[in-house]
Amino acid sequence: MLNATTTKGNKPSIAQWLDNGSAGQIKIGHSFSNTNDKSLQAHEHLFVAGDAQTRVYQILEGVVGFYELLPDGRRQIVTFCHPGDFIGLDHPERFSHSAEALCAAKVRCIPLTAMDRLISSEPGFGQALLRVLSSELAETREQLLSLGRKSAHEKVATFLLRIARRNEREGANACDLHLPMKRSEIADYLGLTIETVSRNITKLKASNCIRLNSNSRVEVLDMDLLESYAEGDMA
Amino acid sequence: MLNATTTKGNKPSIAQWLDNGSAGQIKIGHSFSNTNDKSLQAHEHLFVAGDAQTRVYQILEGVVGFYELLPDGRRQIVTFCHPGDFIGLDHPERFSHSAEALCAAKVRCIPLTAMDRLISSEPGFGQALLRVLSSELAETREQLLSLGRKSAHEKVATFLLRIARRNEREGANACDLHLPMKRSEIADYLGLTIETVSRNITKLKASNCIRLNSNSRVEVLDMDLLESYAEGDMA
DNA sequence: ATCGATCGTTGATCAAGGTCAATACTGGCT
DNA sequence: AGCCAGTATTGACCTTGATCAACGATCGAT
Repeated sequence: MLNATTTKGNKPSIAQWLDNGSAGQIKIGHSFSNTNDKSLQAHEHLFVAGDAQTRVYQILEGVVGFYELLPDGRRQIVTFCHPGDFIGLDHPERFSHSAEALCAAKVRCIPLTAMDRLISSEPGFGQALLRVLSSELAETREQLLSLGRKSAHEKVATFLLRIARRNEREGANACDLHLPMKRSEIADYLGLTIETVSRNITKLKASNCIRLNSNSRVEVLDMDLLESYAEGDMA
Repeated sequence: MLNATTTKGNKPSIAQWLDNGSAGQIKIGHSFSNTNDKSLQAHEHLFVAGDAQTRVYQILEGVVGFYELLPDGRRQIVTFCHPGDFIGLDHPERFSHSAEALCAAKVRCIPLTAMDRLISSEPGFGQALLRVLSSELAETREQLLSLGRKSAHEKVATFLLRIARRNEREGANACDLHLPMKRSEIADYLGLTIETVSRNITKLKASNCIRLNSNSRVEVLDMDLLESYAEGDMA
């Protein structure tokens, strides 16, 4: 029940409730009279810190970066949201984070009132939300380990490995990684600088662990090596 | 609904469901026939990474550290759990983290089956869980900013400030901080070494921001200063 | 009160990663 | 094709925090 299986689980998933289009097992279509989709261009903000939170968002296409700023401009990207992921399940009243599309994206905007209604009327919906939240929490805690205790080299390896794992989950080729974000965004996600990210990607290339087919297209040549780097087994 | 207000909220809280003793508004007493409490001595483990997860735990007394290890022994403490907090809401099947009492502690052990039953039978229970989880997620994301982008000095200030805020929430004196954990545990929470933690506590003393009444008893002399340190406004 | 163990502080040095700066690559444009 | 702006890489140097080591403080047990 509290298992963190995502969208493709065996239990009815959130997507099924939210998907207006589907002939969903549970008929809640008209509950979403005021749900609407929004298209974002690359670098367009979905919202910024300080905005009142009146909606929850679900990514339909593209990738959205969710980040927090310090007064002097230092940025921590908290998560990269991919299709199916939610933004805004964790917040009280006002956003302290901002959300910006990394590339052209489409999101579904769900008013909080609609969420509340679904939670009350459809028991399975709340349960699906619980699964999504526990899974996000577990993922965020993994990232804590990365940020707090891993070296730059390990962080970069861990980052690539996570993308490979996501590919696997999605049924895509685990070795062909597409990085929709630029180096500065990877850096702000890993708590590093652009230069350090770049240097460590170069190191991974030099050890024949990966190859760059383009700046945003990484091919994993030795997944076992990548895994051992990610866990700090070697330099 | 998704608001992250904790235990003392205006809505019925989880504690009210779980509290056998209370004359709870909702009678679910016998659902907890197989719930039992467990006492832990200082440094005793509640569970270790690899254990199958069959229960969720709620802290009743004391403080429990929840941490993850790298193969070479580096440790990241993910959260310090205080009375009322839950452990195990985020996990699939097997723990990848360990939980250790920092001081004598008492926890309530709730079988997953009991959780499932409550979620299905008491709509408000699932909603309370949603609030707890969103609040934990928000807190963990704050910690990401700290680990990824703050200096050692800022991290220590942020840490103390958080304890002050918790005191406030609990109705205790915000300026009188009790640190139930040792320096090494603070270090492993903040991604620093014992020495760096110590040096920065000394710095805070030197700037008349805090005073140490004992090693585990900090008095905040200038809360505004502490806040500005925490956000990196100055050195 | 004394001892010993654990914990915390302080100092000297070192290295990982940050900063600054120059160069090279990339892709969209006419 | 060639240009330009944005992005990535590489190198030289510096800073923060880690490491290594010594010293102090604290607390419980005898």
